[in-house]
Amino acid sequence: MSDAPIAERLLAIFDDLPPQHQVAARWLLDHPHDVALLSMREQAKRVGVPPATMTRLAQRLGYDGFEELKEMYAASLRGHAEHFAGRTEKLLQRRALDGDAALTSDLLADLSGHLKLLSSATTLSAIARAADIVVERERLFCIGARSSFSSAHLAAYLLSLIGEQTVLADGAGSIGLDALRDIGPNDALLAMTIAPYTRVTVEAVAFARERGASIIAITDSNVSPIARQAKATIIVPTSTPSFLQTVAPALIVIECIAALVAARRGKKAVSAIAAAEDHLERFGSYYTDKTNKGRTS
Amino acid sequence: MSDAPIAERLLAIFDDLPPQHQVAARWLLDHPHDVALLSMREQAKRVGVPPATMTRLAQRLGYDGFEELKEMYAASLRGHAEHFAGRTEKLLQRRALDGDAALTSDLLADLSGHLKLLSSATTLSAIARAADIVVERERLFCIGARSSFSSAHLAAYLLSLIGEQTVLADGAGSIGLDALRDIGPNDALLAMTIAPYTRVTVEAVAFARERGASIIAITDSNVSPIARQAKATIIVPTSTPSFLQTVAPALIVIECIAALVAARRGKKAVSAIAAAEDHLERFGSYYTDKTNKGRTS
DNA sequence: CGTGCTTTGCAACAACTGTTTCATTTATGG
DNA sequence: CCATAAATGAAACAGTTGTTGCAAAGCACG
Repeated sequence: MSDAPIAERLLAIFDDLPPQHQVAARWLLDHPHDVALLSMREQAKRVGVPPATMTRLAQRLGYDGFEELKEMYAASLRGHAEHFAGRTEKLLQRRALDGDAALTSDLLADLSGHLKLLSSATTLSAIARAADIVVERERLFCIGARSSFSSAHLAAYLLSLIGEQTVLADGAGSIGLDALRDIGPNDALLAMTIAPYTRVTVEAVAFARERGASIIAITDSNVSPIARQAKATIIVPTSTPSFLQTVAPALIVIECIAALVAARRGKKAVSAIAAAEDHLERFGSYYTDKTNKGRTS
Repeated sequence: MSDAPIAERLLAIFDDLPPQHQVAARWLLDHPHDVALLSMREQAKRVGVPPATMTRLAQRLGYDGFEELKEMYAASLRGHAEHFAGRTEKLLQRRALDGDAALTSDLLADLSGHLKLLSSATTLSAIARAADIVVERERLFCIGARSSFSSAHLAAYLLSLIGEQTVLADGAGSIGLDALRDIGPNDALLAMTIAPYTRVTVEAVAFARERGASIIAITDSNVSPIARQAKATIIVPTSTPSFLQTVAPALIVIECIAALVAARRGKKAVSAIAAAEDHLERFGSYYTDKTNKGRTS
């Protein structure tokens, strides 16, 4: 790629660049495909710097202006495109890859299929129903064990970030399900488990149901022990070409629910996030150098 | 490629096109790479037709104007081919859905694009390198905070499941980074953080590096504070149509690494899992009824 | 605490973008 | 051969492009 040298040079001098130029440089590094395809102003807008900064960065790199730099990226894109001219080549290429890359891209292909499943009408509406429940109820308890714990944790984190009252029921310190002690009809329980189903999760669901709480179940089958207990059941695929199962679809469902809840809360969610970030900043949780102020993309 | 359908259609109606339009169409067919990279006027000049002809040809193809056609070619250049392939369909479909389902399927579409990015050659090889490191080193420490914690947790869980020596460095009980106290050259640290970067994670990486440990970084940019510290750096996309970021790609990378490590360990990994499951069964961790014996998918 | 230098954002710039209108030419069918 | 429609090219259009001049702010150094 002919933009590779540019990227390298950019990386080399990156630390010596003034802050705004670093922000711009970061865009070039992170979105090489877009440089030639978007107008400079458009890119400037996306990064959050004035157009002039783009031109200046290009000039600093020794080019006449941003247009010349764009030309370079265009050339590299052309080369790249020719290289990838045919899809068939790519497939052949894959077979030729060593086992590692083959396994990995098989796994990714599988997941891509799973994503399609998630966008089926039944799943979409189940997700929407789950979001409804979260919005309606006062508190949300989240539970998930073993591989499902990561999803449960993310659910608790994201939803509390956008201002929901959430409680993560993990077993830290062996307190087990004590967190659920005062769960009631005004609360909801988001439970996630896939085969082989974890006992505590199943029991937590049963318990929460007795108490009149609304259940949101994320699981792998309609006959999963928690599926029929729930007010909203979301079935996620878990198969992979490896003998390990995947929880990625489940995690994605969590993110979808969070996005929906955020959308419904609207400004309230935005200000909750802002407050959370202020809080974190005050305690110096974030790493800062003059470089990375904003979020790219 | 998303310009393929255009090319096909162009070819089909070519003979019925008026002479000047044929000339223009020939350009599109012969120089698909340039369509998105050159201005329409420039292309018109090269072909020898007035600019208007270009616009008119595009309109004849059903597009609003040449700009829209350019957009299609741009998408195909980016490699997001699939993503834009059924863009119009998707847009129509989306309009028909209520707001909830629309947002959700947008999110899923975005993720689908991210998956493609993950299967790029550079990412694949970075993942393979990461797996190498895990296999080579004696112990693997995992760290990730906030939204990245779920990925770190899953990494620690999966890899210990298949028999790797793993330590999850979370801050439970405020012990902070004590877990890293005795990290050394024979160990590896898998660290994950996305903007805004969490201070402890960045510091943990710096510390581990001083101690001579190998770093595997999963982050969102080449200029992330941990990217250049690492022996293997995997860049994951995090953007979504919502204002929340996604960690799904990162989680998927984790699963890929785990799958690769499992593959390399071979039988050893399988027996490790079997042992772990026996262990769990003995302690009654799993829920059982006559219904659910095996794993559904 | 200034001094000189760099960095930054704004506003104005001319050049160029893609589109459209309209008069003219060319082809087509009765 | 004319009448009608289609195709064409020139010119004008508003909008956007990338660039630059300038003033204000920020910074390091003495």
